Amino acid sequence: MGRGLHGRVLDTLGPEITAGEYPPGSVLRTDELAQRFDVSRSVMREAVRVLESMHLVESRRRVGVTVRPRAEWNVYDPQVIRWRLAGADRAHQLRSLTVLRSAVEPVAAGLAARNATAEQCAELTECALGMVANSRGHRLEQYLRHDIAFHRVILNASGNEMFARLGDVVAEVLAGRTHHDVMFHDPDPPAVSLHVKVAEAVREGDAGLAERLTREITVGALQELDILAP
Amino acid sequence: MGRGLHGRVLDTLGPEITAGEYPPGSVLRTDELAQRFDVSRSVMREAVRVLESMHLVESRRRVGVTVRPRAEWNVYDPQVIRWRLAGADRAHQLRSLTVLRSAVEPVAAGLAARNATAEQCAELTECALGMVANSRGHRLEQYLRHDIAFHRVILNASGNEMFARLGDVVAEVLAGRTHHDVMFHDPDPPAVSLHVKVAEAVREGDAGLAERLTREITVGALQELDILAP
DNA sequence: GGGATCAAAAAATCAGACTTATACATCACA
DNA sequence: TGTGATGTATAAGTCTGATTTTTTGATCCC
Repeated sequence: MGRGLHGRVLDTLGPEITAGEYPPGSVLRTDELAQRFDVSRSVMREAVRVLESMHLVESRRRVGVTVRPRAEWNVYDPQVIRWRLAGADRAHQLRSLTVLRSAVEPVAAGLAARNATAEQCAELTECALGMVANSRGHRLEQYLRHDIAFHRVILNASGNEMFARLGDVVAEVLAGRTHHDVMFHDPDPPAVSLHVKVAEAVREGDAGLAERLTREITVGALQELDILAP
Repeated sequence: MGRGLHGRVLDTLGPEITAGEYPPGSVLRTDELAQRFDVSRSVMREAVRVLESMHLVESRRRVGVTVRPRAEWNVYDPQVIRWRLAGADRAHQLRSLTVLRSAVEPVAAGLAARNATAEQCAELTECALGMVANSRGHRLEQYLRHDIAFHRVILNASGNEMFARLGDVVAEVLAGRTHHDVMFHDPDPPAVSLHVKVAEAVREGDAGLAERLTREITVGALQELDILAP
């Protein structure tokens, strides 16, 4: 997404760094980078500032722009997540995020059962039915769209802003799963019906049930990636 | 933390925006801001780029720098979290983060029971003992230091990078709790002993127990803030 | 060898000119 | 009167070159 020249620079420099092409401690010089991307120093500096705010690099006088160790990266930054999902450690990233989902979504579902509005309950049911309708006959794209919408509604209905902001992340994970490794064939019927049951539980306001059912869903997601169920 | 002039600008502009002083849709002009902070336009532009990467503002030609609605902010950015914790909606932020903790930490503890190294187990025990030793006699600061270290070790030992990066967030929450509203007096003895038991469970490799015990801890944290236990 | 001094390097800052996209108003035409 | 093309002012975007500041590493002196 070229939001200007500096954005264009980030589109190639960001993925390079997150892919580990420059090992931690590597030093880049702004002048050289500006030459390489054929932009002015000011544009290059803005790009570096953004990378710095993501804790991907650190800029110090007399030294240059040094790449930070991955342990310090802002791994929750949606941009960083996208870069990593597009790069070499896609698999590793998907696993991390799936574990995060397994922790967050059940709790979010429980909260949704308490806080969801009537409108959100209706949306949820609609999504679940859409999943059922597209669960057979290799209609993966339509199924995915409803699946993403379902989980997004849950996270939003939880009423917790931190959960709500994970909607995009979950969407990326679900899309990644469908488009890549797993899911060559139709989704498991039990998984589909779990979603319907979650929608019901939320509608009924049964927080405990909604949480347990969602936990079953996320355990399934973990098992798909051969991660031991906790 | 003045990492240069643009950092100095952010130190006042960031909190202002996250505090809601400029309602969503407000337009700022870079030239005016540059004048106000008495910096050059280049410095001001760098600051705006950082705010933009946090999704706090959006910069568009012929319009200016418009403040985005809070629902779009990168609320996981540690900088944004610090700004919000320092500002008006500190209480609201603490609640959101505590709910997030209640979802993440039990799962992290379960994983820690499977993945913790011997060294991490030792650290954990040390922290728990430190908490016990400082749980009486109004030694709140020493207690806090061990408490923070304890939860940080758990998150790191989980082996999940997304969990590990929440260490700073949890530290902020614990510190906020101690220094502000709650915790005028010594911590509850049951809460302290729960930490000791978690350390034991992790050492023994009992994932289920570690998870349940940690859930008890986080439920306590929720109740302190009058949040219904899920 | 250890501390003070100095010089080079790279980022940081500033100032000013120029470019570009676009929101908004204006106008012509149906 | 409504609608679409045209024009214009505006604020961000970009580039360039000069200048300042900080910091590293070397050099020198004791």
